[in-house]
Parts: sequence; structure tokens; C-alpha cells
Amino acid sequence: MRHWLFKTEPDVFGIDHLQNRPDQTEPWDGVRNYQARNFLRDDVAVGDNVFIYHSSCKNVGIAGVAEVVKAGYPDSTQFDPDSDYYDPKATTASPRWFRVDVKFVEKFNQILSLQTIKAQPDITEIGLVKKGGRLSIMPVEDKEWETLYRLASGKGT
DNA sequence: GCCAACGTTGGC
DNA sequence: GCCAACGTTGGC
Repeated sequence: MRHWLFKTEPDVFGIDHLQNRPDQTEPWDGVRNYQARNFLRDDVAVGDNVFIYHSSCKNVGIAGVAEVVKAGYPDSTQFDPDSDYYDPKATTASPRWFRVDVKFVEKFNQILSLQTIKAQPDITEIGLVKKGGRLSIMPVEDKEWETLYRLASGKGT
């Protein structure tokens, strides 16, 4: 099983939205970045755990955990002219964009702030810290997951 | 709202 | 295939 981090703007769709969904499950769509798309299409698998990260807001950081319940399949918003995510160059025969379904697992009592994450000496390779933090879907190494989960949940391992 | 860093586009 | 121009992201 692999671990991931998905970024989201909590004003649009955050951990609370996910928790309040029917079945606490929601398609993770609207990803329009090729590197992130490749992860969704090729690598994210059912049963993988995902950190839900809140960006572009007052309290930036990891807010909770979700689990992948459906692996990559075409993101239907790319075919919908009324959608913000419409892509006229995408066809059903060869979809460009993919999404996965995620289910709520856990909300942390407190956001694990980006500042705290960056302060960890062994968290230096994560995409959050590199590349100016712009990638919206990124893998998290097992060791990094352990460290971050311990910090966020306050639980020992 | 600013601005740095990155991704995408399109002319050549 | 290069690279300048442009758009977007995201922390602050």
C-alpha cells in the first residue's frame, strides 16, 4: 500500500465536506496537472491512505486522512461544457483527466501546519517542500507518513 | 493583494 | 524542439 497527499482548498472542498458526504465518499475530480494526473491514473490504488491537505487558506496544513475506495477512472467533468473543469480537447475515446474516489477516515483535532512539517529534519524530499509546493497530488514515503501521522494525531506508533 | 516559482502555450 | 510570454498556484 502506498501513501499520498492530496491538496485541496477547504473553502471549496475540505475535510469537513468529505466527512459530511453520503457514505463519506466523494470523487476527487478537477485535477488538471499532468504529473498529478499520472499518479491518479497509474499509481493510486484502492486501499491507499491519503493525507488531506488544506491549501490557500488561513490554516495551511494536513487536516485529516482519507482512503481510496475507487482507483483511477475518467473524470467526467472534462466532458461537461458547463463545468469549470471542461476540457474541449478531451474525448471519451481518449480521456485526458482522471479521478479517484476517496472516503473519509479521520479528522485530526488540530491541523498539522506546514510550518511544523517543514521543521521536521527527515521531511525534506516531500513534494510539499520541494517544487515550491505546487503539485496537487503527491506520493508520501512510508517513513514520512509515519512521522507526519504521529505528529498530527498525537498518537505514538 | 503581492510576488516567486512553476507549468503551459505557441511562434519560429 | 527551443524559449519567451503568459497564466496559475500558493504561502505569506
